[in-house]
Amino acid sequence: MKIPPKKESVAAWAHLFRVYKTLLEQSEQELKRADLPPLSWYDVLLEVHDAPGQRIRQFELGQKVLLPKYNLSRLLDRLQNEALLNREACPEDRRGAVITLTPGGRRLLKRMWAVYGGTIRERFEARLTERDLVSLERTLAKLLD
Amino acid sequence: MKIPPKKESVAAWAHLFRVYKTLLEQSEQELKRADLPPLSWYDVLLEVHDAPGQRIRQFELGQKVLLPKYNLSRLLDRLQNEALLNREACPEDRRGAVITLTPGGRRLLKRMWAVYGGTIRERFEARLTERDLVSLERTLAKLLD
DNA sequence: AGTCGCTGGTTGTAATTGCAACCAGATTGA
DNA sequence: TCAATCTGGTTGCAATTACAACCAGCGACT
Repeated sequence: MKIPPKKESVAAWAHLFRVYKTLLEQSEQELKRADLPPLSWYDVLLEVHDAPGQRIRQFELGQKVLLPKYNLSRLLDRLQNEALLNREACPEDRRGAVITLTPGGRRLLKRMWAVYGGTIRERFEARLTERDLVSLERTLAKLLD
Repeated sequence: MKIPPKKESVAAWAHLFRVYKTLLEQSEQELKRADLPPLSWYDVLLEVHDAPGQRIRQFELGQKVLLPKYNLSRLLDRLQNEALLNREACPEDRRGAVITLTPGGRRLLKRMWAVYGGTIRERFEARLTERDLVSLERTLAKLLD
């Protein structure tokens, strides 16, 4: 390599990965303990819920949740099988699909938030000061463009 | 939920996940473009390399790389198949395995770092100031205990 | 209209991950 | 010493993810 990264960069990077993994694992674990589905289900339910009119094109959803399309396609299959969402044909683009929530989907979203939100509070918020939160946010934002 | 987390916590948490995912994906992608194996291979090679005497018990390795044992077991199978590392019997504990690198493993480690280090520099270090790095590090450390 | 390239979405199949059960060796403790 | 329990590691099998190929509809250009 021409120019290797500085020691502190590598350390921060490694910490970032480590924090992510442990936080994710704790979240998944607490969801499972409550007999709830994995976090990815929550992500898509939430994204649909927050979309204007609670409707969203599948490819937009894919961008939001950062999942490749082939992956999202099957994830939606599973959610649909559990009657948590619908796929409607899109009138403007006959290739496309529009995703909407079912009442069951909305209910599950709430139930998952009860657990997931708790994890965020205890494992994340509780360990940081206001200042930490703000500066963390600002720094992370820089990394997203 | 009794007490929901604050808005800023949720936002920071979401950003953390997002940053992780994009960073990881970019890293994997650049490795693949260079015809190199996935990041997880690098992680274990590095951890073995950095261990005292370049030898490490399998279960310790598992803790370092944050992988469940059944997962690590098969990952090591793959690396061993490529002659990147050895599993020796552990003299002190006859159940245990000790992992060491082969010359090929050390070579691959280097080749992967050439690519991976570059990604860290360009996608991470380059976007942050010294100050950012330090405060990020400090904040993330709080989240790990 | 007719062709060409691009985009949204699905699917077959292989690779990886997750779970639970298992085995063998260590440790504890009566 | 012997059982009971725990720990390090592997394995069978199911679920998920990755890759590549595909299909149909859109847009642009002729």
